[in-house]
Amino acid sequence: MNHKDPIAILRSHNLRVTDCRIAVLQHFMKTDHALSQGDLEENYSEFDRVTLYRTLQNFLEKGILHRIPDDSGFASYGLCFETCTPDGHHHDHLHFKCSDCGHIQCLEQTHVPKIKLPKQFQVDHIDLIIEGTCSDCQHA
Amino acid sequence: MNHKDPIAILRSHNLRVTDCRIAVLQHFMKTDHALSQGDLEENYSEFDRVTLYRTLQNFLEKGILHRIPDDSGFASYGLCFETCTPDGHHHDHLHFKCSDCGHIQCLEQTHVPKIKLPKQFQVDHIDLIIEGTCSDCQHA
DNA sequence: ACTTTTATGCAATAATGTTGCATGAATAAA
DNA sequence: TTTATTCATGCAACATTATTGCATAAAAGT
Ligand SMILES: [Mn+2]
Ligand SMILES: [Mn+2]
Ligand SMILES: [Zn+2]
Ligand SMILES: [Zn+2]
Repeated sequence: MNHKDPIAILRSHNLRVTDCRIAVLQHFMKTDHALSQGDLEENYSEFDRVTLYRTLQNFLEKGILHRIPDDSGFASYGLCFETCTPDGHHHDHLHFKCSDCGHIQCLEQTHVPKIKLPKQFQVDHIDLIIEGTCSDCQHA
Repeated sequence: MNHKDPIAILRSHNLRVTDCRIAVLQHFMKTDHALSQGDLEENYSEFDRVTLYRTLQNFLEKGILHRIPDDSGFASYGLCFETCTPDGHHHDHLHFKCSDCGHIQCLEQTHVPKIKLPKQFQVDHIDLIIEGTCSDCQHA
């Protein structure tokens, strides 16, 4: 997804092309960490809070964004990869959260281990969050 | 922690013994899945919601409970194990979330794999959430 | 250009999280 | 056992975030 044009992405996900959607999508594409609704509100005061909210909801439904689990109570979002469709999200990828700056990033490349669970559990997918210090924060 | 008496647990964590704290702690001990503030409010209308809120905060600080990451935006809590102290939480354990009933449970016994990350990342701890269907929900 | 469908902004409401403060309860001291 | 001190509680108030309805504006289809 990251290599494509925002307009093409919106079209291919059956979403109308609007200023707000283009802006939000571009912002995600040029940012290397997960974004929250608050982040968007700060950067795009020209759009209503509710519009940004609904943009995030739409992107979730269409499989453009995924929600990233977090224990802060603050929802944040990252771009989905090609495997996601409106029918559902299909991720098994890592997230790294820096406990210093709070930034969360998706790590696509790293191998996600298989987990053996007692057989009464039916496993669908795995979310793995690694907490630590990012390179930017290590010498600060 | 699970085998002990609530009053003893409170005392050993330097918390005064009060009705609310006993009730909340007992509720966690007899429940096999994570609880949210809302769960407590439903079950204990005799206590103010602020008191329940502060009880959760106190338990977090003292290392009796830990917050469980989730992408629902709903904070939930589980009992900590012996490794947690007021100085910090020390978990590397799995959580299982049933996408049907929504219940989250801590899995203490299962092995958490080591993850290899690019060296610019400094790893502190790992949170692993497995989503799927629990045994209760598999034949319903 | 016209029609249909959908997105937007604004207002309003709901839900949740958080703090201050007076009172009451729990522990420590006497 | 009484008294003093420390802390928990309830209530009110406020802050923040999430969510919905509806009239208008904009996008896509014809
Ligand atoms: Mn991700
Ligand atoms: Mn847990
Ligand atoms: Zn950082
Ligand atoms: Zn279930």
